[in-house]
Amino acid sequence: MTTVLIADDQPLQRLGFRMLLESQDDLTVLGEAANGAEAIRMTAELHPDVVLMDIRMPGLDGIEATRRIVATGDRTRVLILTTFDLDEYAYAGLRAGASGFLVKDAQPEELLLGIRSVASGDAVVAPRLTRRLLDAYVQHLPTGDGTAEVPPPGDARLSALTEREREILTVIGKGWTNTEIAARLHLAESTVKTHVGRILAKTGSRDRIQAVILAYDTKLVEPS
Amino acid sequence: MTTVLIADDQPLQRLGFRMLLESQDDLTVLGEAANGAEAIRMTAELHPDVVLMDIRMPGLDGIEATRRIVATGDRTRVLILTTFDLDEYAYAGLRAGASGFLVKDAQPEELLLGIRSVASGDAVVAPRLTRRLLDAYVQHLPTGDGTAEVPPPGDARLSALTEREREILTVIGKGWTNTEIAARLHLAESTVKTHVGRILAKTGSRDRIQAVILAYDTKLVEPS
DNA sequence: GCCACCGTAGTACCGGGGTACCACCGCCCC
DNA sequence: GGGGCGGTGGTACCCCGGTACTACGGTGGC
Repeated sequence: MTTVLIADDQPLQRLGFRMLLESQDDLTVLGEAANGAEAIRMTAELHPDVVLMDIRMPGLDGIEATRRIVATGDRTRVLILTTFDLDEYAYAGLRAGASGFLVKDAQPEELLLGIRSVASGDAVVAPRLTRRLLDAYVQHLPTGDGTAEVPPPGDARLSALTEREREILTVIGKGWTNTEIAARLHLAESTVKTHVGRILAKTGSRDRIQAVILAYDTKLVEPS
Repeated sequence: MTTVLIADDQPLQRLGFRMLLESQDDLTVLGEAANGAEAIRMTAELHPDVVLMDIRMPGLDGIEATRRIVATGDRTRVLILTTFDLDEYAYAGLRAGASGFLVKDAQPEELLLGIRSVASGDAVVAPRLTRRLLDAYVQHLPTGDGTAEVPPPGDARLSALTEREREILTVIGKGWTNTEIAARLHLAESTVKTHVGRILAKTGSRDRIQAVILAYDTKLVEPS
């Protein structure tokens, strides 16, 4: 019997998942969480085999909730679901330690299959995302030794950034162009581009605009 | 007995709706449509009392489907649902002749209430949207008392913008690309570019990144 | 009736942003 | 000493964003 916790801020979405899951003999829904904080609390209490995690939730989002659940070292696996098929979420989600990543418009059978796969220790990625993920990650693969080191405490989605990268992100958030950053920080523009590229990859931002928004949302940059 | 047609491209979402609706004695689900064209065809055939219409669907979207269904003069009412609480959808949807507009993260009770209200000829708008709709439309109303002109909301830097331009700036602030804006607001990309260009000129922003920052600074967009 | 403004749409063009890939150096730490 | 990582720098390439026009229907005001 596989136990599941549903974490989604939309009651109707939860209802749909619950109905689907409870129609299966081998699946049990242990509970429902409406935000990331609840998901963490209920996971610690109920120890589900799988957490069905929505990304966009009020307060603590699904990425950070995933990161913290995985960090406990518990057996619980996280299967991330989102309405968007944007790969930036996949990057961040998988980096946070999720065991899978599916899009919500998947066929019910896909979802059920995904849950069972994840529960048994495997990982699943929506076929639509697989190609892009491979392309993006193939160069980073040699470092994948599996010893997931716990990210430094403090910020949420910024934890993977180095000190320098956080500096760069700050000025990106102020609206500086690559040329301006290079000039004012006494760097070559190619260096700036390298930094920016890594920042986008690590934070799962599609472009510098998403990075600006991230800088504001994380209060790395304050409104003036 | 109230008959309902569900139009949504996501199977799981449809399942959630169907389960909820069929748990009610006075509601019957006549069928499910996965896109706008199907919704129109099935409505013409089945004459449901209410169409539960998702906005974002492949091919013919919910707005246009609503427009055509309403244009038939049939008794069928359209209740629009979306995952977004963005008012631009409300504008378009209500202009297209929808009888209601709810967000998907509504409580099930809200949805049921909305369906019954719409079926009985009333109209419903999610409370969260009502204020903004009023704010946006009050200036289009015949200025009854002739007193205070409604001042443009927020910062002085936004005062030169038209209503539409403020809408566009809002979604720019959310990080949407021109392509996404065009798709989600049902515009040509060239139109979006025209709008964006005028916004940048009027606000004195050198690029959309400055515009994003402006949107945050003026609280046109709030950090999430 | 005319004009200004708004929203829509198009074409053509250029430059910066982002990606892919590679390389070197100076740390620090097994 | 070897290896990983962070910071720096380079080249080549493509695409989106932004600019500069033009255009046309609708609406409201004078």
